[in-house]
Amino acid sequence: MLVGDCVTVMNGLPAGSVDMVFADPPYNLQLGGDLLRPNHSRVEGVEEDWDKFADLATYDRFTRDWLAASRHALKDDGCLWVIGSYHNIFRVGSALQDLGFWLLNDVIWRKTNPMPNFRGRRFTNAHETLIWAAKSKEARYHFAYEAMKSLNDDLQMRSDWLFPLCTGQERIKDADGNKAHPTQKPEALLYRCIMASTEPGDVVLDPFFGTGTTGAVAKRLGRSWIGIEREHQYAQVANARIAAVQEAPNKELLYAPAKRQAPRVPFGWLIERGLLNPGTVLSDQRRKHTAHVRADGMLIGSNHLGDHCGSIHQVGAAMQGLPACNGWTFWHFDAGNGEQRPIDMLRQKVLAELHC
Amino acid sequence: MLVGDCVTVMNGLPAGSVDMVFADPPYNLQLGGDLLRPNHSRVEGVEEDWDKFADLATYDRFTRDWLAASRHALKDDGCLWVIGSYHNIFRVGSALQDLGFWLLNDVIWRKTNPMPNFRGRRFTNAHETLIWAAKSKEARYHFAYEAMKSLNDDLQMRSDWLFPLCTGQERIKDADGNKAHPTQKPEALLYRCIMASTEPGDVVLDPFFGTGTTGAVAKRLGRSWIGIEREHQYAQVANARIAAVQEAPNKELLYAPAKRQAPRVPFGWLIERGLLNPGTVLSDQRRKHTAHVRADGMLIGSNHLGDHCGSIHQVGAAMQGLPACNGWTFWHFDAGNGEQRPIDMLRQKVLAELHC
DNA sequence: AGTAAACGTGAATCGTTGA
DNA sequence: CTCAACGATTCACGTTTAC
Repeated sequence: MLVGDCVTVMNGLPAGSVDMVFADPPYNLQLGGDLLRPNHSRVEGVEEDWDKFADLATYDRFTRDWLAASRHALKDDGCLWVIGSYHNIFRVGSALQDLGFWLLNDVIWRKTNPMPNFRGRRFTNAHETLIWAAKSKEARYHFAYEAMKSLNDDLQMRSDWLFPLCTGQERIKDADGNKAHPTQKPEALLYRCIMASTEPGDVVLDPFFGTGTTGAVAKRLGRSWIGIEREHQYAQVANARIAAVQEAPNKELLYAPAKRQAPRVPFGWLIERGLLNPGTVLSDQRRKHTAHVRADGMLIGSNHLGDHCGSIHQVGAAMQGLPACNGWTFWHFDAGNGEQRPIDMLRQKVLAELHC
Repeated sequence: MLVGDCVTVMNGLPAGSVDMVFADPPYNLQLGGDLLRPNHSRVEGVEEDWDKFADLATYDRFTRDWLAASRHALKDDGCLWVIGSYHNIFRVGSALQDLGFWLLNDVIWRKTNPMPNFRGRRFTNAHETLIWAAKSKEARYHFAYEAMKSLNDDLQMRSDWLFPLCTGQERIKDADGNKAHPTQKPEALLYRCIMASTEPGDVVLDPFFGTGTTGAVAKRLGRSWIGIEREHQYAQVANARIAAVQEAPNKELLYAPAKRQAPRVPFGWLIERGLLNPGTVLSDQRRKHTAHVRADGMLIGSNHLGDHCGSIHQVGAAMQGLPACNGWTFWHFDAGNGEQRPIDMLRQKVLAELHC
């Protein structure tokens, strides 16, 4: 965790020392006057000085500088993620190409609950864009193909991702109840980026650390992290937040091996969304069988019948010595007070979110 | 339908003669060698000469030229749509901003049936990006808000659209059964763009006409169209296709009525026409506030905030202590049996009379 | 206590017309 | 040109308050 200007700090790092950069730079929103909701309440936009640029040329210079410094810090086979909106993402994408980066995908974060367009003058701005890029056309970047497939119902992960905004308990508030940072990103989003393109032990760097979402998820996933933030206040919040994060107890669970068999449901989404954590112990209702959750959505368990590894259905079946098993109703988690709940409850929660 | 170079042709058009440009330019895909499916069949990509550019600078020049020519042809209050992928959309978006266009939305076409990523090295590229831009920040572009809302189950239309690829009957094949054009777009996509940002009778121009999807949909929707295409073969296909399109028999059905466009009805007209009488008591829905109608069309009311006199809007705002209020929907009258109806109902009655 | 209604809010480039 | 008046406009959730 370093407080300071990200360009200076990154240029001071040893060249080629970082496996992945995740950047959430200022979007240069160029907001006009106040925007009122139909009920006349005022929308709190991003009004901080750090999002103010004199003109497009100034923003382009800023973008080129931090991208070049990221390039210096990145390993040759490392990769970079940037998130943005239509205000800035075209400037960022062009600069990436100009600097020699090789674009791998643009990824769409579709929001389940975006802010509406209150004046009815445009389409509801319901998504943000991420760019995933390697350092060069020839680079041998890492892609956890099987893990991504497993996280998506055993279908190839697509370039459009659905997540809710960061609200509720996850959203960090200050003592007065105001949001600590205007643009905090959901951990589920970072989870997918980090799982997709790094391995445990890799170094993840975030030049616009804010309240430290990248660091929190990196720690949870057993990756090392470097956070750079200019504002002391944000850095302080980030430090406290990350200190409270539990690392996965068993590092083995964080690996996403190359081959696996199919689960019938996207169990992995529960993990991405933080409804279950890697390392969590699941058990059947009578507590005769137990298994551990792995980061890529597979279970691991052992009993007198042997060692078991696979989908929630496969492990449930194997441990009972049965030909098949519905893992969603078989496996339970501890909901506090020693109360057991089927993991299907969590699936319903996610399903409810997706109903938009 | 014009055969030739789109820059030359557009620069030859009268300045400001076009309401909307829809452009599907070459994507500059930079494909490497052949791509084989797992069964070793070869994927037919875009291999035509028109998608080959020497380098990024050449592509940028090309982009700037056709965008500038489009700008020349566009009316000041016209708008432009471009579709692209991550290979070219960042160049296009930056060029648009550099040329003074004002971005309104980026819109994601999510494909229901994208081509899988056969190599398993990236996310399935399951979307394309459209940019919707006005000619300037101050331009008064057209947006069919109500039409878009009604096309989306009475919820605001979002920036992510779901459509299948153009396949089956809609996909034009040549005599040998090969696809006539490698990147034919679905008509549903054009339908939404044209409906959203033009009115019947408007002129829609497509500088990369291909097999004429834009013209076919424009004709179907009662819009005029101009198509520019360099390749004779494509132009021929487009002409035959559009000739077979039926225009809507009833032009009335093509209009998307907007509340904004209705003529203004002063509140006083209701009194003049005897729909309300001087002295009538109006109240809000919860009957918390009441006011009296004056013969001159002003309202009078009193509450703990003081005595109020003015327009329906002013008094509604003042009595609620709000900065503004739509009096038409706020105030209600007694329609008999103690039933309350908004005075907007009476305005609709007058509007209907005016339409005869 | 339990259910229902009300309230708050999120990276937002969010008017038009006539005097 | 500016200024004032008109009047059009919201979805999904989590949290709080009311009944």
